[in-house]
Amino acid sequence: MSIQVYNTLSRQKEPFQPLNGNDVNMYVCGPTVYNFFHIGNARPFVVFDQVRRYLQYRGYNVKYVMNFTDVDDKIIKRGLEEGISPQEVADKYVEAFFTDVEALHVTRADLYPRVTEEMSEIIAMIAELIETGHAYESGGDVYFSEQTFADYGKLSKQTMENLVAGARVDVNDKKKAPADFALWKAAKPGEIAWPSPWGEGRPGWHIECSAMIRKHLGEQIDIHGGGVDLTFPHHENEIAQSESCTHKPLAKYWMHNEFVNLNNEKMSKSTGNFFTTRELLEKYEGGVLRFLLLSAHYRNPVNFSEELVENAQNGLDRIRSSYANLTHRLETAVDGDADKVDVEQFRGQFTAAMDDDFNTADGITAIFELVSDANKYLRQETVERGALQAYLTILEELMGVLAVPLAAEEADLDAEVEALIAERTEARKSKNWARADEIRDQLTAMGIVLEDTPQGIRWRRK
RNA sequence: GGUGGCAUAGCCAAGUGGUAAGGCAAAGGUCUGCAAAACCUUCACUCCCCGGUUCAAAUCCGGGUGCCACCUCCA
Repeated sequence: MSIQVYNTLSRQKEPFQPLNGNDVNMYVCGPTVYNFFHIGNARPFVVFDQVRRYLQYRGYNVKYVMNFTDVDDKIIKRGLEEGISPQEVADKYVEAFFTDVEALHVTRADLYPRVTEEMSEIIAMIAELIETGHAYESGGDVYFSEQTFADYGKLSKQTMENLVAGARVDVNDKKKAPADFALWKAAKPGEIAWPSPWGEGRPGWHIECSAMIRKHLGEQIDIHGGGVDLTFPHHENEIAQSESCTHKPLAKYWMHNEFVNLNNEKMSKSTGNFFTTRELLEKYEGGVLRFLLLSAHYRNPVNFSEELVENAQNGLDRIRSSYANLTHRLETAVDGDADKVDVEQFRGQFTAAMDDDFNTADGITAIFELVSDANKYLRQETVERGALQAYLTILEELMGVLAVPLAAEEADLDAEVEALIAERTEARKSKNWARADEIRDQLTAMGIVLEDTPQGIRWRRK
């Protein structure tokens, strides 16, 4: 059974079959770098990182490209507010992006092309669209003529009549038809601009992705990802631009993640209804946030709350605690083989879940069941090294696929803590329970949790 | 108005025809000097409502209701 992928284009799950053997080309719409991103913005970064990782785990060679939109109205505005250039704004938030995304254990894409570095390709593509009659110049702007692309609406299932009936299409007398969209925008006085055959200006929002994909991944790619809100108009327009040039389907599989909501409404910077990833990272570990995002299927909304994070934290602690217990028991385990435990079933369960449109929620269930099994094994007085090792290996493997660390980041025990633990051990030997409890309380206050096990004392940070 | 999505226990969340996974929380028990961790037990005769199809439906069909999103920048 192959991997099944839900394709927005067909609105159903399809068997995953890359265009070229084992090679997978993947493009995901990246951020406009004018601000710190919020936890909702983070979802596609994590989700598609996960898709990439899983495909790699299943043996595919994945080339992953994500763009940075580093010039647009919001960046220009931000630059004016802060008294710095648009490029400085972009550089600042690109750096912030990498910092935050790394904390969520997202590995870098193979390439992060930026609009300002792809200008000649963008201009060439616009010129091509004009030559082939799909676009026209109008007062320094260039527009794509929607009616020249017969398949327009195939991704979002929108018809032009419906869009016009919605009466929310941009009114602009430079356009010939309401649904036409900008490929190139003439510069306003003093604005950052690039020279072009149509005068000074900058690209429209949609063309960058078409041009970048073509340049870095080719005329056809396997997976194109992004948030649901990009389905229309952004991805629809990308299709129109690219396919008008190449006459080939731009992407085989279109994948869209649902939102992270707050108070049941979409996180939105304009209404203040959001938490930045950065501020959450001050309170919570990145691994916990990642685990939380992976706890739901990517096509279902997540309603963010503190309670949800605690829930994720507690669940993850269960897995980590089991891992720590397995490791701890290694020291006193006897020699023995791994055949006593059947660990394969969990790999199978995990893989089956993930094969089904990257169902991380069910994948996590497989891990919980593995943990449960391991904990039962751990109940025995005598455990065998091989069995422990088998559990540890599979746990590391599966959590490794999800890229959620099995240990919280911990500093080394300092001398003071070590001395206290030693003193408590002595107190316990002499049955001085009062002193022992006193020390434990003291350590608890320092954020250290002690566990007395038959195999010795274990500690961890709360 | 058009287009999509969602509605499963206190919370989170799978399951899309075969008689409700898993996690968190809670309660009781075992273990422990006491704890912690772990284990055992309990925790949805029922899946928004009303019809229908079927031997069989949370799952399919029809009709409602509620919530969310997109159609404007947006992950």
